[in-house]
Amino acid sequence: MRFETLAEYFEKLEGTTERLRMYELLGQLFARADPEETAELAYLCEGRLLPAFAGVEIGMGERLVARAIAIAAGVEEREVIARYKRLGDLGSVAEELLKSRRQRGLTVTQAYAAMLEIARTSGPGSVEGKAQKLAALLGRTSPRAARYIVRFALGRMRLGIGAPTIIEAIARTSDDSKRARALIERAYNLCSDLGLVLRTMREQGIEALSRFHVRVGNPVRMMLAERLPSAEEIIARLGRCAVEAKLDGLRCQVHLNDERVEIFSRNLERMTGMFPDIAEAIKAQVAARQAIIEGEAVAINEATGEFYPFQVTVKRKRKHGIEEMAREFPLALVVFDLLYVDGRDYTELAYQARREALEGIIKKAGRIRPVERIITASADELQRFFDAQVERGMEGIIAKRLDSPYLAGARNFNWIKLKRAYRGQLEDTVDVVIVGYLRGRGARARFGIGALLTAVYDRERDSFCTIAKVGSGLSDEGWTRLREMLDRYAVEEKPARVESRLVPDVWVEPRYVITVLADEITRSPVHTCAQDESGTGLALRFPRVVGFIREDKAPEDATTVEEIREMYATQKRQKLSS
DNA sequence: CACGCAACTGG
DNA sequence: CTCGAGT
DNA sequence: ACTCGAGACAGTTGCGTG
Repeated sequence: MRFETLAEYFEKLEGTTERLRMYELLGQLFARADPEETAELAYLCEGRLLPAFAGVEIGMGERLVARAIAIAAGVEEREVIARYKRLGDLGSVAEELLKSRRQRGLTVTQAYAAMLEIARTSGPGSVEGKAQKLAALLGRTSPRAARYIVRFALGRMRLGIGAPTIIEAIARTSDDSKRARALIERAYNLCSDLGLVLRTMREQGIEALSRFHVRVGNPVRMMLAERLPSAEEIIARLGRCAVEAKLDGLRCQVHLNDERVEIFSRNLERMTGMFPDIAEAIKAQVAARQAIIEGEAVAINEATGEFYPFQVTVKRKRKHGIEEMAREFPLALVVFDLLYVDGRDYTELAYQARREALEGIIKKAGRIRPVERIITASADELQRFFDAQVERGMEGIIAKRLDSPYLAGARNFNWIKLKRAYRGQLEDTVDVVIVGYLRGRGARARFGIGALLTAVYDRERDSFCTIAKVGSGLSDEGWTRLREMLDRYAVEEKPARVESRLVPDVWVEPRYVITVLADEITRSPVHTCAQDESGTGLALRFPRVVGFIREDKAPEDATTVEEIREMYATQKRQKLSS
């Protein structure tokens, strides 16, 4: 298939929001492709080169892609950036700048190979090499194809389709689409490789998919939890259920195969090399030849038995200096699920059975330990368990339906989380002053505003220090209205009373106050709120707007740096009181 | 070695 | 995380 | 009510560059 044909389909897909139409288009697309192209096509539609666990990435961001477009179009990089700020999509910028091009001979396979080649470019000079190669590729395509190649390089196809949509589309081309969907979905959830599934189906027929099984070494798509705001609602939904502590660490799926161990992240990236201590503990403590176990890796203070906060744990996600880190911050793996043991698929068993089997194969005393849990039908008891966990510094709890199997790839109410932040929402709302805004990308660029740079008031210096960028919580209408209001106070230069290391696309005179909800306050290298000599300030974690502009508040009525300091201190105390 | 950028995590 | 669109 | 996709955030490490 020519790449141009694929680009035409992408354009049609982009042009509709109707799911049913998308299924039609995708069905046609795959039907027209050569069987050998199926896997490539699937990955391209997903906006990636290979499944996550293959570890192959293009390795280009906005800046580098902008450079490639500049080279291909023979214009200054500044010109590309300026157009990007207006359009919010580098793909459209490339299309615009390459308008006169007529080339269209490239095939899908050639384009795919070229992008794989870019991904494999590494070592000295590779940055320039990637830009040159992408520029060369853009030179061989039509303007329309360039749009999608650019978006692909950035990993944002913006077509409104993902794996589930592709699966549904392919299933619909089958006579028994319900059954086809179940088979495809199951195969995908077990192997996490959409290209492999669709190619197998195309080459060997749909029945071949029933031969897919959980295989040690192949990551299984993880089951995720939904969220509810209270213990009552959880009990109303689940009745008698298991309630597990939720730790603030990194979710791991561990595969043991004799003496070999593989560890995968939540998004199925291979993380084996980062956690040698967990790999060793697995070998020592798991009484099975083969097993797939899930748990949360958390850095632990061995002297006190306390868990460290997320920011300490995440330091273990590294390539170098792992041994030293492992000595300083050893990890515990708090396990909560069992998917496979010695030739037997456990995913179809109920929660209770899996949990018992899990406890059965973990030898006591070591870094691998089953998560703490209770079983209850009482909202009160659930609440008390939650409070106790939060008291101990845990993130909250996760309630699980007792008879639920492990539904790979699903996010539903069989697992429900109740999180710390929901306990004291009001405790952590902050009134911030808007000091600037960013233009936003993609759909947000339509409004010309995608995020706010916000600050709190420093009484001592009578200035505004940045504390967060906020890009969540407003409706489309809210963004539009806000932009109109802010543009009346837009200024060319950073206002004198604003202290900021970040530079927004548009500076705004400090005037409007807006209420923001956040999960917690963290130390920040970029924000100037409560900044010390070393340049470390304070920032809001997971900020989102609640409500709209506080007309009743002047900028000096915003939350003060002093108040933020206090909130940070309180938070610290709460964490320590375990 | 400092810096900018990219890719990943978390929610 | 939040929002919006479709079913 | 549910599913899906897009677009935001802060913070971390690692790479390539100059």
